[in-house]
Amino acid sequence: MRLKGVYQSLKIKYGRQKWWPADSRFEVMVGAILTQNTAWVNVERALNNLKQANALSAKAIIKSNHDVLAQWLKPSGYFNVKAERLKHFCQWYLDHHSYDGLKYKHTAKLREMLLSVKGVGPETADDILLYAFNRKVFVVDTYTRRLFSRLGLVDGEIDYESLRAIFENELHAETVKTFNEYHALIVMHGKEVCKTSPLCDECCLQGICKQRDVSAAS
DNA sequence: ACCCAGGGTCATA
DNA sequence: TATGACCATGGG
Repeated sequence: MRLKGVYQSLKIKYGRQKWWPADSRFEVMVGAILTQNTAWVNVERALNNLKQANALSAKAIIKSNHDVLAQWLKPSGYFNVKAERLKHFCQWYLDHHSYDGLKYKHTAKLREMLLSVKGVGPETADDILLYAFNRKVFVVDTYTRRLFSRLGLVDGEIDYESLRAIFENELHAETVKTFNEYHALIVMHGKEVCKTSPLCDECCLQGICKQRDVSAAS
C-alpha cells in the first residue's frame, strides 16, 4: 500500500483544494444529500434556489410544502426523493438541537446516528462527518474505488466499509486536513483526468498507474 | 441518442 | 446477501 504516495502525487499536480464549497456547515450537509449520484453543478443550482427562497435552513425545509421544495431541488435531479430525504434529515437535525447539540458526540456514535436517517448512506454520512463536523473519516466514493483499483492497490469490488478501513488504518497518523484534501483531490483527479482517459495514459500518476484493472478500462 | 454524475432504498429470490 | 429497479436533471 502506498496511499500516502498517491496523495503526494495528486497534491503536487492539483494543489490545495478548497473543500467543501459552502458558506455554512448546514449547507455542506444539504449539499451532501443533493449530490448523491448527481453532478455538482446541478447541486449548485438547487442550493441557489434554496438561498433565493431564503429556505436554506432546517426549519424552513421542514415547514416547506413538498411540491414547492421539490421544485427548488429540481435541477439536482431525483427531486421527489431528495425532498423527502432533506425533510428526514432536517427533522433529525432539529431533534438533536442542530450542530451544537451534536458536536460533542463521538465520531462512531455520530456516524451511527447519521446512518439511521433515511436517505443518508455511508458516503453521505462520511461527507457530513468530514466536511461539516471536521471528523477524521475517509470518504469513499466511486472515484476512490476506481482509481485505487486501477492502481492495483485494492480489489475493485471491495465493499465500502472495507475500503474505508484500509484508508483510515494506513493514514491513521495523518490529520483531518489531509483527509479533507485527499478526498477532494481524488474527486478532482477523477473528474479532470481519469474520466476522459480510462487507461490513465495522461495522468499524473503515470508510472504508478498501470492498466491493471481490466474491467474499469473496457 | 447515449452515458454519466461527489448514492441510497426497496422489493424480490 | 445479493442483485435489479427505481429515482430524474443537465452536460458531454
